[in-house]
Amino acid sequence: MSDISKAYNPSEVEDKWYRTWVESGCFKGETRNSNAPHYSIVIPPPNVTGVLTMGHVLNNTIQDILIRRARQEGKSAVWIPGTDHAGVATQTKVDAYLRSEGTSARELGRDKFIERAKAWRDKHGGIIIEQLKKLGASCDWSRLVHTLDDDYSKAVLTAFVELFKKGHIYRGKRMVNWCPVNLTALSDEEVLMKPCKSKLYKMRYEIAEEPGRFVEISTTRPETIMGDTAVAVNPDDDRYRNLIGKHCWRPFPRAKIPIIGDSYVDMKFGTGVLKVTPAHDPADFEIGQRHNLEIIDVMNPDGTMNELAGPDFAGMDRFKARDRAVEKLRELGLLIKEEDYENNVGYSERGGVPIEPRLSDQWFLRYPKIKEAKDAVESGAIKFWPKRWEKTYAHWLDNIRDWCISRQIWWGHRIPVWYRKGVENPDIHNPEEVHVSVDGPSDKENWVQDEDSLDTWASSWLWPFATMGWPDKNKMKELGMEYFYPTSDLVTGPDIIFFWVARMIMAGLEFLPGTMSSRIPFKNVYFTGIIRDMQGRKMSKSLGNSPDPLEIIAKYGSDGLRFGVMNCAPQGQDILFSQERVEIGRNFCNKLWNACRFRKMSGDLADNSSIAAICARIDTNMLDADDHAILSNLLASAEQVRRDYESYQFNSITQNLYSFFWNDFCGWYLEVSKSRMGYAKAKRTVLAVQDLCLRQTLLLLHPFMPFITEELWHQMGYGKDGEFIQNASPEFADELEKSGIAIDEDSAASVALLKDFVTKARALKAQCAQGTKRDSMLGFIPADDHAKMLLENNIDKLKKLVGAQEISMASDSGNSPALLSDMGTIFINASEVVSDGAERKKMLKEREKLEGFVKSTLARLGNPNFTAKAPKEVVDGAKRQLAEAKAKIEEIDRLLK
RNA sequence: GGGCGAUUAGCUCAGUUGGUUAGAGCGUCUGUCUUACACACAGGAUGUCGCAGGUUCGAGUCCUGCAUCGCCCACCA
Repeated sequence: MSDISKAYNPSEVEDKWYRTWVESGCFKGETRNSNAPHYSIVIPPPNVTGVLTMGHVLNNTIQDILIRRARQEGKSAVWIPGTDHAGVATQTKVDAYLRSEGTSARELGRDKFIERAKAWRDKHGGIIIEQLKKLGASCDWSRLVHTLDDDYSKAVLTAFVELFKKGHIYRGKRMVNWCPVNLTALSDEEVLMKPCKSKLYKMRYEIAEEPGRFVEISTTRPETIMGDTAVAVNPDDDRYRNLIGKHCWRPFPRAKIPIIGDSYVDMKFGTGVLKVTPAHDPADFEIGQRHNLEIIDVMNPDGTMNELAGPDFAGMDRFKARDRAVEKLRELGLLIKEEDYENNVGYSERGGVPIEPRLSDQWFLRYPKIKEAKDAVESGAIKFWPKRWEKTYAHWLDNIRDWCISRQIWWGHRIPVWYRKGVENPDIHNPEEVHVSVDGPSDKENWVQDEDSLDTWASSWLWPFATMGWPDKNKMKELGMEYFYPTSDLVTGPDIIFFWVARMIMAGLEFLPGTMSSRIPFKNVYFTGIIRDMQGRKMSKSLGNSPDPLEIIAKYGSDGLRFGVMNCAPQGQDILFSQERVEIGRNFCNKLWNACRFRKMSGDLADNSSIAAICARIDTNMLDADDHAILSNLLASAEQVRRDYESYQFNSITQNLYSFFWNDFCGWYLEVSKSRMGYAKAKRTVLAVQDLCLRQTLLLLHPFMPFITEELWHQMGYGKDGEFIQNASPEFADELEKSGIAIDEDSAASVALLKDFVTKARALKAQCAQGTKRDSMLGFIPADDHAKMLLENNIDKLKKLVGAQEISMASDSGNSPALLSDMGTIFINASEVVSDGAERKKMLKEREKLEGFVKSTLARLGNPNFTAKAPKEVVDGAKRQLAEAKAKIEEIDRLLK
């Protein structure tokens, strides 16, 4: 017998097995065996320079569980890993780094910048990949993809060119969300609406045609007054209709601006008069278009005011300018009042400052396949788990607007468009003037490439197929795209349902050939919850409530972390996480470890190489009720696990297996084994049943706790060297049947009675201050013949479990302290026993409960509607339970008298 | 302003298509190093199932309304 330590030590086991797995190549997706069913997942690519968070732990543990289960089921499975370049986020980090080096992106120029950025990425990037390995993620690392890889970049540019040729991509001057920090346009999805405490200023503009008459206007943005080119009222508004066509004075720079009528203006809001600033508000821009208004942009890209704002403001930050504008209004006597006001302000997701609506030349995508994308989910070709996200998805598609895909940054895929040198206002549809292709024009010296790069999401939306070689036919074949696409399951957070999930669906439908079911990128999408702290707050660096998963792994082991997280992660609900949850997982590992240790100490391991080999050691004549019960529970657990996988109920799986193993197997079966193993004839069978239970438990737990299960799998002789538990099937019902082992459910059911007997006997002992006594003298008055027989057949086990020297059959308990069990009355048969009457109190309490039950059951049975309408089983059940309760009351009364 | 989710023991949550007397883990209290495990074992205490109606023989479970908390979407200055 090998030395096996008393407590499980995860760190050495985990590192050893991860190394062995990778060396063996067992995570590699098999592309040759086309007969086996295929299963695939693509990882949601983390930022290449990011580090592992609890969110990643949840997300990737689920993926690992799914892929390992698929391997166990004999599928040819692949999990494709990778990272993305996270355009704006990384550019910001590199900019900061360059500043610390005393230089800047601008100073270096584009090419040098890219060079430095790549070097920086290679130095600081990829940490997260190593961390995923610590977690046990069984990705096919030979397929690691990065969105800026040459092949992937080619896919991104190909997609752009195709969409351009189809007319889905256009360039135009539009109002976009501008981030004054990162100096780039953003998509609508990258703008976060935040409720803000701001001020609503009421001011007045004088009517030019009627000096001394004013209109009152409310605004939250006085700093844009300089860009006002009109004042608008609703044409149906009786108060102001007569002003339309006249003018008023814009206070600074002082200018006459028209008063126009536009039905956009809400008569009920504020004063019903709107100042129109076409250059700085999307709605105002629309009004400006309708009325042909002048557009005056008074801001610089960085959010400072420009010369057009006037000498008082030029160069001033927009928020300073706001204060200054208010001051000026006050000086001019035009400010009526200022009041506190709460409104929603759009913030830049990355920059963390309010975005500025800004008119600029950008590239836009008219989303392709919108309707089909909606159909794909509505028809069930793609299933969402939980289903409720389907509504959110459909709503987004119904209200979709063109996607601004250009970014004014260098870190990303440069837009593959070239303009002929010397041509002013080149015509985008004239190939003589504008060139659009993946490789660019052959005479590059005569052209200038567009400076913008693509939104990161405009590269990652191709992820499911660009990671499989698309559009290169040879690569696609080599990587087995015909087998692995569409992918099976996508696991991600609902926060990127629009950013990523919806767009991937559209991309798959747009770029791949065939029927809908062959073009969709995945068949199921599992949306995880968000990991929060115990107060329900999001994990964040600034709150300091974000534990480092690596520290947790070092302390408790990866298996413990995985189990702890999955155990409290109901489908699609947010998760309140604390380290105590990981302790449960760690403790469970220890329980597993010690159960196997106990098995080894109980006797030499026999042939454990297969279910058949184990079953061959079982003498069916030696199987008793406990064997039938544990095997029955094992089968039921395995079946429940199978069903839970189908509906993605992971926490149900952990709870089920935890309860089976801890309570049924360790808490009961191993305990009864201790007495049965004293008999040579039974021992061989009991050990075989233990081996079978341990084997199947390890298999069922493996996807959740890959390391310890692999270790024990080999220690216990279930698997040969070079073979892995991930490739062994968890099915065993058929094999059991083939080996001639049939479960007797009636016999199994009687174990519940034995358990109740033990619990009650222990309680009685505890109440009589004999809790720790191992040789109590007990008496037993069986409730019926079945109970009598059960006691006789299991007497040795019961004595050991209860801690009794004797349990003697009796017909009367006299005045001894007694308790009622489901099998009959148990009493302590010793005159010197001192009882404080606790057992009498317990019985009185029991009696009260029973009385209540009898009363309500009598009432139910007395109700003709109940007996007539309720199913027969329910009525019969009620009658039977009534009789049992009455009998118990009778016995209690007898004992208490 | 629309939509979605949550509300069950001190804490975190289970509770399948409505069917006996509502469960688990953690925590807590008492006892135990009982020859696998103190990361353990045995025993105990703890609930107006958010509120109000309704459907039903029967509701934690289905329906309606309300409340509180949270999330998503939305161009009202």
